[in-house]
Amino acid sequence: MSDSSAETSDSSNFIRNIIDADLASNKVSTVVTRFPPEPNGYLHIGHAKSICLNFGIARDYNGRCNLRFDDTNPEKESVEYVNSIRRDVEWLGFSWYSNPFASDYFDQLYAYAIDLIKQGLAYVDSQNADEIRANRGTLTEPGVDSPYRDRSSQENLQLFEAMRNDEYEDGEHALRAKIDMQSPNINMRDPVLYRIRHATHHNTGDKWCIYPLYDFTHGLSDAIEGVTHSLCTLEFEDHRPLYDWILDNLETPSRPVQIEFARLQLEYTLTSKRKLNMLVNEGHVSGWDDPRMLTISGMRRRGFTPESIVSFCDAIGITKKDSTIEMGVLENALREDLNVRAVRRMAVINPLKVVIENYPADQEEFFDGANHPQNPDYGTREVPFSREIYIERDDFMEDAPSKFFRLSPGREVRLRFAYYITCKEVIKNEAGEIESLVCSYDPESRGGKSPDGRKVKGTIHWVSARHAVDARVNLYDRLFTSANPGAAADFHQALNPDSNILMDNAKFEPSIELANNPIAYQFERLGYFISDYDSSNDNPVFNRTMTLRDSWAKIEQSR
RNA sequence: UGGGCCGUCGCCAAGUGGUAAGGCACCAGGUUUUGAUCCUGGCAUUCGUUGGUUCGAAUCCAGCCGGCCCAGCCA
Repeated sequence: MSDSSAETSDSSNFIRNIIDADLASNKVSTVVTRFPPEPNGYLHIGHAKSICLNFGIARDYNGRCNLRFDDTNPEKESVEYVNSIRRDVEWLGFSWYSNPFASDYFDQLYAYAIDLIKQGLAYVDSQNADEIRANRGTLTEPGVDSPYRDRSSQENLQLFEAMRNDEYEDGEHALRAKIDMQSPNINMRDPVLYRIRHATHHNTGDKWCIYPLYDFTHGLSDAIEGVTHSLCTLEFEDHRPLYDWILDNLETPSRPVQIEFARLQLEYTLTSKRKLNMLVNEGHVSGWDDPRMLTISGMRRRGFTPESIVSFCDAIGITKKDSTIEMGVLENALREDLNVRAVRRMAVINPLKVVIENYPADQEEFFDGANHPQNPDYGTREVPFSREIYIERDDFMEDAPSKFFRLSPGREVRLRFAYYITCKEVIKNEAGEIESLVCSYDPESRGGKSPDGRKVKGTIHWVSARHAVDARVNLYDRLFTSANPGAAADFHQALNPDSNILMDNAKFEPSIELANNPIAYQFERLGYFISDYDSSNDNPVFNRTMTLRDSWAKIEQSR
């Protein structure tokens, strides 16, 4: 069970280089990081990158990493999200040093705000939101000072206290930092620190009617927790001067540093929370944990292992460069992990009946099938065989090219673990569709070898009809047909209509465990599969996690 | 066009003045009772570009070109 593949993140990156230097110069002694999601949605593959970075650094440097909920906007947040985020982080295999809410610091944050006011570095602005926006200027034009900018500390203190004491309506006043309305960096043009918001907070209830904003809260929360390296995505680069301004002007327990890295972009997927929401709300997927969604919960249901996700994150690296990762990297990480752990079974997803004419009707026998071809520790299971079997429709072709190593009229193939069979006759219905096959078998070839040493190129999988278990199988493919659905004017155009195909007539060999459980199976020659949450012995439902690599399909395509 | 950031193989990515790691993908072989896995070999005379500094530059300097981000009382 233990992970044999060394997950030593020996891959260096610019953030680890900075940490190495900080350690070498004794600037820091213990590395402290944090993963700070806002509990306003489900975690996705992009968050996994940040989780692996932050928790991975803490692990490798014998430091600490907190899971901190950045919950300063009560209207968007809920305990449902808090719980799902905790679950996902744990499922990925990480444990936090502590798990605070930014809202735990509201009292301290309020005190810091008062400190700023006393220093004359913050003021209560009584302009409304539209006026503030109008006076902020543009990217190329400076802003103009608020008429309330020069209120006395005394007046600001009174006003701010009154804001806190529920004496005003939402939007009537706001606390702003007094920095520079002419700054070329718009974030420094007197950013709003606190707004009045009469909303119930998932953690603090109705205790507060004013809430601090991200820029004021984040650095201070980092400082309170002793975070040494505050790692965030590139779009916050412009906020760093403000992050520093807050910490430079306040006496805090520690002095963290913000470092930015590039957000994950993956081909064929969407990671914008807003668009993910649309997929769910418009019914294009069954929910946040739909197996086609690259949410952590969706990937879990799809059959991804946490190890494969961590290994993917290791593979893509950390830089400041905007880049888009090819799907193949994720697929490879998944296959690599599943290949070593998946239990092999035979299942037929699109069945074609084969009658073996020279095999006695009342006879049955059992073969020992290896549960893993490379790992004998996985043992074997008994695979029943009888006169009538199912094979995959794709494994038969009436007019087959010479390179087709499977079954066709007059040709011989090996049934995995069992016998060589030769196709004698094709039975069709009135419509000319192939209904079944009549084959003969070579009793001498039992076990899959013949005494005369003749070679058969193809080996196909099969399931004994008499012993087969009926099941349903969900085939999944990428949700979008375009590599960059987010760039399209309307991502709906790029939706893949065939992203989920239900095969409701699958035949399983009897040794497959049907109820919902975490066993990863490889159905030989088909791919990796896992039982769905809804699966039961009475109503088995499996999800295809990933196909096997298929070089035959590639050859066929190029023809 | 104000400010910030980025540009090394098809996609990622090491490299921090001493002569281009690695992964994915791809190509060619070998093993194979999964056209899977596994194994072997191939795949950047060149680091956006042009100049400069230097015995020596992907690494330092300057210009140019291309891309991304910022005008929420969101995070």
